[in-house]
Amino acid sequence: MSAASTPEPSRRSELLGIAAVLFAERGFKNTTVRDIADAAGILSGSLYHHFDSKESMVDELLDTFQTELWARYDEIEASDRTPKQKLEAVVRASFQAIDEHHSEVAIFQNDAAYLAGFDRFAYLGERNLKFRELWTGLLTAGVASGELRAGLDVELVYRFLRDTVWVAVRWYRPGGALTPADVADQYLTILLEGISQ
Amino acid sequence: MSAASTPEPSRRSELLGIAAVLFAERGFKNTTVRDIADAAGILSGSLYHHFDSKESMVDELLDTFQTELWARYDEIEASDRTPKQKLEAVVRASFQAIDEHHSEVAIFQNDAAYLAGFDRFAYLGERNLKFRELWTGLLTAGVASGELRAGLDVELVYRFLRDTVWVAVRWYRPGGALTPADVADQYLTILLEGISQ
DNA sequence: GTCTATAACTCGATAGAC
DNA sequence: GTCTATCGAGTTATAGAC
Repeated sequence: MSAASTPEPSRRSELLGIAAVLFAERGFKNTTVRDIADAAGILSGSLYHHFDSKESMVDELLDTFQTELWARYDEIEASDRTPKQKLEAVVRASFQAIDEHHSEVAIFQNDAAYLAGFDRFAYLGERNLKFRELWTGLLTAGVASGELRAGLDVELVYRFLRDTVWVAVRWYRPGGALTPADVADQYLTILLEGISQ
Repeated sequence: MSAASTPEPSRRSELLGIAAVLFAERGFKNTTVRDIADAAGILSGSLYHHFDSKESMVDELLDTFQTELWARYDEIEASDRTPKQKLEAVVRASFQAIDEHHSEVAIFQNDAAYLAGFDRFAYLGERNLKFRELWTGLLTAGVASGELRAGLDVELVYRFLRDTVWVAVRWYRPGGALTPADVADQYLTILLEGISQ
């Protein structure tokens, strides 16, 4: 049912998945190539048949994830929705990403600041900037359209939004009682309506 | 004006402060004892005249900070306020802590999960549990008293609250344009009233 | 209180056999 | 595709001189 076309799909991506889980659990720096090899049942030297370096593993993980995520964001931004509806859609897409790419989001959340210091991961900084423009643009448009409260400190709300969405990766567990749609619903209710009676 | 009583107060706490900044900026694992010594203008071996190990440095930083923070929390909890007022006070005290102990909060936010795996840092897990009880207790009481919206998923709101407050350490800069009281005001408005028009 | 010198160890990565 | 064997760099920590 699978394969038949691509040359070496299985083993490589399998190893990458193992590395992703370990990076997410312990952090990039706290995970050794020997840890990864042990978890895969091979020796550390054998990893270098598949990958150039430990850095290139995390690079591939983050780059693939971010490209896919931004395909969704771009689609939402270009869609025929009001600013507030777009905001809701972006929040939902983000929680969906936490569900589908849990390890990658965790790595991004925990290690991106450290990795962004290297030339190789400069794209992380660029994506962050694009992300900021997307959210602040939607918030500003929402205030202008009258959907969101006037006088909002857009910059501050953006930071709360961004952090609250992504930090959920620390407690959310895929396959648990809550679906990403559940979490997004609850979160949007709090954000939009508040918790006061 | 200082000293006169304690035996060796100055140099030791100075070194600890330097270590705190580096741990906060780069992470515990990414900071070497040589980095700390360099920043202090001495050689790495000399650090061991003041501290047993690198671990004992971060231990002292986190323990001192948490003890002080919980003194404030306990005071608020025991005070004569309504649940909602206590919730607001705890949020304000937390942003105050981000302002006054920025490095310690950043270390706690970034490295606590990793450190908690060692016996030595078991108290981190205990504090987390106590923290959860404090917040969920206040939320439950607030719903019961009618100050907070009925039907709140207390467990979920707790997680959002906890994470959103502490993750602010990633962008908040002490001495900047926003005081911790400003941030707390804005945050509580969003949390309690929402951003919808 | 700091420096010199170094032990003991772990890490990422490589070369070549199988 | 994996293993054997190992290099070289970097890490925490120590012992003793100054």
